[in-house]
Amino acid sequence: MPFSPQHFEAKWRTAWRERGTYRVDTPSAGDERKPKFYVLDMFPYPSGAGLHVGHPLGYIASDIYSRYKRMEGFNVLHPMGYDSFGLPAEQYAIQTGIHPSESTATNMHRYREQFDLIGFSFDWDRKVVTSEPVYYKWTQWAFARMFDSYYDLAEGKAMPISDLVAAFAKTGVTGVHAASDSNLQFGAEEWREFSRKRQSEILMDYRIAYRKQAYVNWCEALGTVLANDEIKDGVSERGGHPVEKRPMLQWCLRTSAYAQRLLDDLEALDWTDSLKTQQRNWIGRSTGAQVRFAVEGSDASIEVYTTRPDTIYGTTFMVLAPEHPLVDRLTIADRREAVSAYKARAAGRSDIDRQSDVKEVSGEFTGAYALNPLSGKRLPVYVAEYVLMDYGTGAIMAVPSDDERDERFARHYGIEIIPVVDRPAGAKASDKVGTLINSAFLDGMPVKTAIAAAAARLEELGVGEGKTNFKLRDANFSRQRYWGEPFPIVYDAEGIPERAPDADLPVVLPKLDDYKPTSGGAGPLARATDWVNELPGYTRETDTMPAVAGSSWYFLRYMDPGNAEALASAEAMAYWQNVDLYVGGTEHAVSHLLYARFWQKFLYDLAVVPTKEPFAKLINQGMIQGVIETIFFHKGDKYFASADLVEEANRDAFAPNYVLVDYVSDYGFDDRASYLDVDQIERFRAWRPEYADTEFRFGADPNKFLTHSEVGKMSKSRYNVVNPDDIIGRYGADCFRMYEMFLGPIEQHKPWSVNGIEGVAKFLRKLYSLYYDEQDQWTVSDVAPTEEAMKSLHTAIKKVREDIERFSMNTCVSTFMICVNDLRGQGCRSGQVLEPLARLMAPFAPFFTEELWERLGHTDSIHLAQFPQLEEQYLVESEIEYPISVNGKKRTTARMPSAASKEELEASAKMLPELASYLAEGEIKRVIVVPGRMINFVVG
RNA sequence: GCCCUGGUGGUGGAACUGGUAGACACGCAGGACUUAAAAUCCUGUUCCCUUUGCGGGAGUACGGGUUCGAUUCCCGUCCGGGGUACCA
Repeated sequence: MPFSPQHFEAKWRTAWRERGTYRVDTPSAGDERKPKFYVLDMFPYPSGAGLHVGHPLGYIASDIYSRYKRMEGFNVLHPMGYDSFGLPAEQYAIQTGIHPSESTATNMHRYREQFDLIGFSFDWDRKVVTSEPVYYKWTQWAFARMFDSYYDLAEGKAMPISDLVAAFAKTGVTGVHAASDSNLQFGAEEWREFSRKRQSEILMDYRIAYRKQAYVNWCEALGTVLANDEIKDGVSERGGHPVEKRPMLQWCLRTSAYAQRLLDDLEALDWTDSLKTQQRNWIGRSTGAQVRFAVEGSDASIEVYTTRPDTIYGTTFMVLAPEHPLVDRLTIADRREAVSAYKARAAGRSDIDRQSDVKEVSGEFTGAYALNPLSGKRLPVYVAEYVLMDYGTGAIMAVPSDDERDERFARHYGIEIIPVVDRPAGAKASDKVGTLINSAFLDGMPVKTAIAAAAARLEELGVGEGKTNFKLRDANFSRQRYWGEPFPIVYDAEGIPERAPDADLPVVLPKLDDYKPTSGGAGPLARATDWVNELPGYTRETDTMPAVAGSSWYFLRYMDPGNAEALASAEAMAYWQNVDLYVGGTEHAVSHLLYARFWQKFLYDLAVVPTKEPFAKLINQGMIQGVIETIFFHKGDKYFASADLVEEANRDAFAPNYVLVDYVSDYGFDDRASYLDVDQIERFRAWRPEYADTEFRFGADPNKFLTHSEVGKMSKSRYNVVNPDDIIGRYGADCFRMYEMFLGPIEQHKPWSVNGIEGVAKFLRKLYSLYYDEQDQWTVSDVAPTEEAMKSLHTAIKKVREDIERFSMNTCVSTFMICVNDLRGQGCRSGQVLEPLARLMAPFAPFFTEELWERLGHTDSIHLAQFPQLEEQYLVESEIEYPISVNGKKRTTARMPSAASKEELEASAKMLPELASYLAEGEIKRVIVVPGRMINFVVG
């Protein structure tokens, strides 16, 4: 009884492509419109390792959902593309000399083959590739708009920078409410007299896309800027060279201007609470007060931000960030040397270094004293790394009694600690509970009252005001790399940046032969001198945009991917609106989603897009993890040791080596240990010839060389990537799809294993046998279905529909198994049952159901068929066996009509003969009936 | 440290808003078919006691609580996974 997917899968792959089965049209405005539904997957970076079994988890689930919605009568947009700019392709190019566009094309081709193998219903005519000029033209276009805009705080949206220029010329800074880093004051007259260069510099403080000095991780030895994840333990991952922080001119996006809107609009989204919380924490809104502390013997004052103005009487010292502009001015002659040395040390340390010794206390006294504006107390001013320049004002009032870091610092330097809040035992300072003490007029107030009272008093005295702060910082948008979007920016002879005219877009990335960074910090593009000097009198920007640029708006391009006049037509956007369902991994929970939301809001301000939020509903899929197998290499004596010979005490002598997972056998008992036998060791040696003569020392078991196993991310470097291809080759795509769904809830992280795939394969063979007999003869007939068969079918329809709606694909598979088992048991051959069954399963097993559909005599695709409708009459059971319990203890059961109302059930329950014997136990106080479930009598 | 998650048989997991815990599947054991094997089919499979059959008890990481009734809600503890990093 052969059921062989190979016989029909290839046929349908070709047919779907030739017929354009999955093409989706945007109806024109006048036409009859089906309701739209937009299902989006996070598009992949086309890596050299190909698609692994983890990718399709979310893709299959969303494909099922799309097919279901389509069958329910929606016009479903379900596109796919590639996020093809990025570092790996560039590094690969440096190693091999193969141009990133070539390796990317190869990889995309491979991905496409794999996608097709699985049978996704993507409309490939809408493919989007972020590294293609036709696409990144619009990435550049949006950037140019950001360059041309400022954020108006009064209007609460982005406005043309020309409006700001006009306002400056008319009234100067006065009356302008714009998001800015600057607090420069000037009048209209002054503005007009500023040089062009000066004006350009000032506008930079207002533009939404702007350039500023920002600190980057600079690696002198590699001559390049490194991303955080390219640095390990303070040195570069490649080569182990030292990394330092260095200020460089970088393009940035003023995402901080949108902080409040990004926070507020979260409310209405259908996302999980945990995801919303993560976004909220990232945006990090806090309310507090900005307070000025006068400096003794100076006209300078130190401005600090605090969320706890109530604790101001507990302030015993002040701290400035090392980069704070007042440091040099305030430091007295005696302390100058020490403070300079400290500043230099801080500047030479990377972010990573600073982070790695969080617990270490360091700082220097400047010799200056500030004065508490309320108590007049003298406060020594320190400089210390634990205060960050780019949060708040870069200075703090230190209250060691109510802040852990301040306390650590105070204890280390022997500074006084004054308790100002009497807290209940066990409460932390951050709980904001307790009563104020030692705080003059605040004494006796609860913390929350005191915060308001203190803030009010500071405001009265003119030394402070309420202030809201956000953790969200502006996005650094420059990379000194090759494989990214060039900026649509040119510099004139004076070095004044201008945006390239729209007619010049796209600014096409020039071909290079050498992708290595240049010395001196400029990106590889600086080598393309012809390109840089292409426009007479101008030079081009040589930085490129980061990978997030292209992925921040790709969902819009799918709506109208071929449009040469706009990023998408207004008509297409008016119809498709925004993404109804977005499916993707948690690892993008913060940055990608935040950038995309920002981009959308900016375009909304420009009236380019019709909605404020890009993704109405979001489902996070869990990671499929791989097993990571490690063996230990003794660094001194050059041998491999069985894992049981490696203990904590001697562990440092060994270097871990990853082993190809296929080479390893399971130990059986202990999931933390697997082993290699003698043959497997030989295979390992053949795979890694450099170890051909290396000794393998066995431990307790002379036949089993133990490895260390753990569960973790699948990656090429750990040799644990499992490709779907061979599984599909063996079991077929339908089986692969259903098995991935059957594994468990898609939100859950889980290690990949093929345990149990046989169960799904067996199920598909059973399904086949409903339609074909043992001689592979078609057996579906038009005999009338039995009542029983209709019940089995409709029970399944009800459950599957509900479960797809709540994205519980794993239970759908179980439902199919039960239904098919029932129908087989009943010997059902009726087309009236088997035809809807095929439609029911079509989203899950598109290949086989398409085959059945054709065999059932249909000429169109099952993809376009209707999802089976539920006929309620088949669900009704005449009687149901109810468990009867007394005070929650189960006593007996009784058959009761299932269709009855709750009241009727209660009434008939009271007449049950089974109950009589229990009545003696006491009076019936209450009868609780859960229709279809149970009846409980409360006696007592 | 903080934030977010999760903890159910030998295994993956079910149980939708509190209502017969362990669906479905894997694995395992026994049986049928077969010269044999594979495939297929049937039966059993949470644990403990009892057993010829019945029956009884415990049980959803642990300890409490609310409720007629808790895997589900609340409080505390322990353990795993992910994220984050001195945010005043």
